[in-house]
Amino acid sequence: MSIYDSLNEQQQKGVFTTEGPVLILAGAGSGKTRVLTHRAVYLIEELGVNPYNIMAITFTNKAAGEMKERIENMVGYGSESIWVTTFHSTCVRILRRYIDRLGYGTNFTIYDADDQKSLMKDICKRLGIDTKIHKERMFLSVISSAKDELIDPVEFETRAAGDYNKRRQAEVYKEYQRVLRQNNALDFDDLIFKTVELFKQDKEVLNSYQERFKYIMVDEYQDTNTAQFELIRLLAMKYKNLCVVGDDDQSIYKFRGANIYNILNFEKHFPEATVIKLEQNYRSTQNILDAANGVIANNVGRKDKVLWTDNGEGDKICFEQLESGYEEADYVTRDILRKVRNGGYNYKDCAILYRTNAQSRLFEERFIVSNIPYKIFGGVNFYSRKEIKDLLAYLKTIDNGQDDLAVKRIINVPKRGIGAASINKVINYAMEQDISFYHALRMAGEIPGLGKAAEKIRSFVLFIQSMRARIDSGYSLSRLMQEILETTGYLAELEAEGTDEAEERIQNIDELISKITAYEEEEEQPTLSGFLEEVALVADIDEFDETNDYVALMTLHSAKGLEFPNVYLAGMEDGLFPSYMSISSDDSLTELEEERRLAYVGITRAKEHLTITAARSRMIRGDMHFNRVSRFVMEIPKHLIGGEIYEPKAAERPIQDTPFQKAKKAFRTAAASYIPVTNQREFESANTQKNSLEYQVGDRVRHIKFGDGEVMAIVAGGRDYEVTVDFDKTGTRKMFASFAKLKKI
DNA sequence: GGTTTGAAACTTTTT
DNA sequence: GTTTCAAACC
Repeated sequence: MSIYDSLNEQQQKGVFTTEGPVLILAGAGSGKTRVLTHRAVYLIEELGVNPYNIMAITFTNKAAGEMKERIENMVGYGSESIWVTTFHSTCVRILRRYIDRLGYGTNFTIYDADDQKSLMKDICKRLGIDTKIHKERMFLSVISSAKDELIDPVEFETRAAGDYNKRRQAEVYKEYQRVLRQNNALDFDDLIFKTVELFKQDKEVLNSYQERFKYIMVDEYQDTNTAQFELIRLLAMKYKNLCVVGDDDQSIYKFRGANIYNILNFEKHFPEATVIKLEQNYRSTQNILDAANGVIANNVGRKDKVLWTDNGEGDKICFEQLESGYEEADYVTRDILRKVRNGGYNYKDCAILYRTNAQSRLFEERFIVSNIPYKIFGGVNFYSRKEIKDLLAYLKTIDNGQDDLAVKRIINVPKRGIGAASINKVINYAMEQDISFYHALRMAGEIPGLGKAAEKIRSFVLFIQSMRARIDSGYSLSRLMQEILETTGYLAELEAEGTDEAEERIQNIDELISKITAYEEEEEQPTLSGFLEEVALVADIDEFDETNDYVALMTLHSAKGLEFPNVYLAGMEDGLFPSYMSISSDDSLTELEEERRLAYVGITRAKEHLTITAARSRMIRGDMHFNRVSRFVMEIPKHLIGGEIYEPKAAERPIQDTPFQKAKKAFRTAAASYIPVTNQREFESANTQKNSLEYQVGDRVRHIKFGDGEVMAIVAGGRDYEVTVDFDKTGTRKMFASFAKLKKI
């Protein structure tokens, strides 16, 4: 009995076909990670391949970490030298070693989206481009797609030919790259682009990596873009032992440059390729799979696959159309409470998936009131918070004064009395002398017209220099951070503020310090650059953690690769999902197919139970929208659905109502009670206080989350009371007595 | 140089 | 409904 006996025939074929190119088409939940890990183990244990010669590439750190752990558990000794990482960290590792051959310093910094935006703003200003008409974002996305397609500024200019708009974009692109190089910085796309450039330019480097990575595996292959494909192609060219695993039906990153033809045409690129299909699903029930199959079958030009399972039919899929987004959130909240109380589920078994991050708010509000533990993924990344970025900018400046952006960010944070006027003088001086911003700061004494600001700049420079000296004399990173917080007065300023917001910022800073400490503990040779690098490449979903008991809220995009026993697909409305952008696009056929794949990803996240919800009306950016049920719901075979679809003549209804209908409906919605009692028995079980309240208007009460406050109003509605409380800290809130569990004090 | 206020934009998805 | 940005004011 070997470990490979537990695999099915197709999976075994994927594991044992080690030589030559292999394409594994792996449907959702078909055990592709198992195949990849077993394949690595097979190579090491049965074929005697040195782990050092194996590379596995994934898209997220989380996926990489999991794979690495699973391999380590099976192989034990020696597996740590196997290279399991993301595309981006692979490239950083290579570039840190060799990028000097392209004229960059090996201590380059990595710019995130924020950095890119402020850089672009500078450039537009300098080139006299009105950002009211031509958005920075537009230029950035043009440049990003160019890099994904491996088009450099020169080539871009050639292709622009006589097109005035494109010529301007070419000019911006060129300038953007110039400044990046001057700052010794790379953006995310550069990481891939420059590695490919390095490989093409330097055969010696390419050859050394080809020799090293004799066996290459790529996960989520359907999401690779042209540049990533080229990177892999170059590496695999010599030994051709390339195994890619993916599912064309789960390709959802076209907007980010993913090229679906990388997977659809794999056999054209590698004619000798072995193709293996994994269609047996180990995750979901047959009903869920049939629903997913029914939806995805509407796409054309896909590799034909039909998922099946041994797991049995399972529950029907629930569908509920609610009056509003509020009711939708309420419905889901109650359903979760019910399933946790008597359905044998934990909070962590439940996930709410939605199309846009903005949808999380309503659920969050409901969860706070109902005391349901939850965690929202996506949205504002931890490392994008202001205080964190400020402190990282200090670290970057200490690490590498070449990064003008970081220096400019903190030169007057906290306030040192160095204002915009003085900073502009320094910027001009730096440009004239062709030196970095920080270099110019060091020469502040020689810059004309600075006046008393020069002295302030001097003490800032002295501070940075002294911090550098500390690093050189062996200070730990966490101690350095503490020192920065104290000496600059950053922490003191926040403490003095005393607001809730400041309190939250301080907590985030504490969290940053513990992340620094954790880094120092796990790394053998912790360095400042090393920490900054690790931080630059983390995604929010990497923080996903199965051990805590909370409901997970995330976008459909973030949910890829995850699974939950009980899944809610919320906001299934035409115009929201599929998004209005995709419906009205010039290329709506293609874009709708991508949205449909997203729906397929969402449905297949569910293991046991799937609930689909939609709202008749929804506030979007302050406007009321009336959407019909998502076309994707209509594509699910009717007999699989337990709820009722309330949309008899969907095809006849306009997506947007006329102003008159709109007004009428808005009135009707407003007139309806805020949260109707849909299921009386269930409601009563949630209602712990029945008809009597221990407090009345004017009483002081205590809420478990919001603290103390005064009761302003109590309104009876149905069996419950709607209580308005003016909290000392958070202001006035309305809540239902049965959920809020207010205590009189 | 710093603070306050009001308008305007934003929302599709992110390594 | 929220956040960001600029202009006006102190």
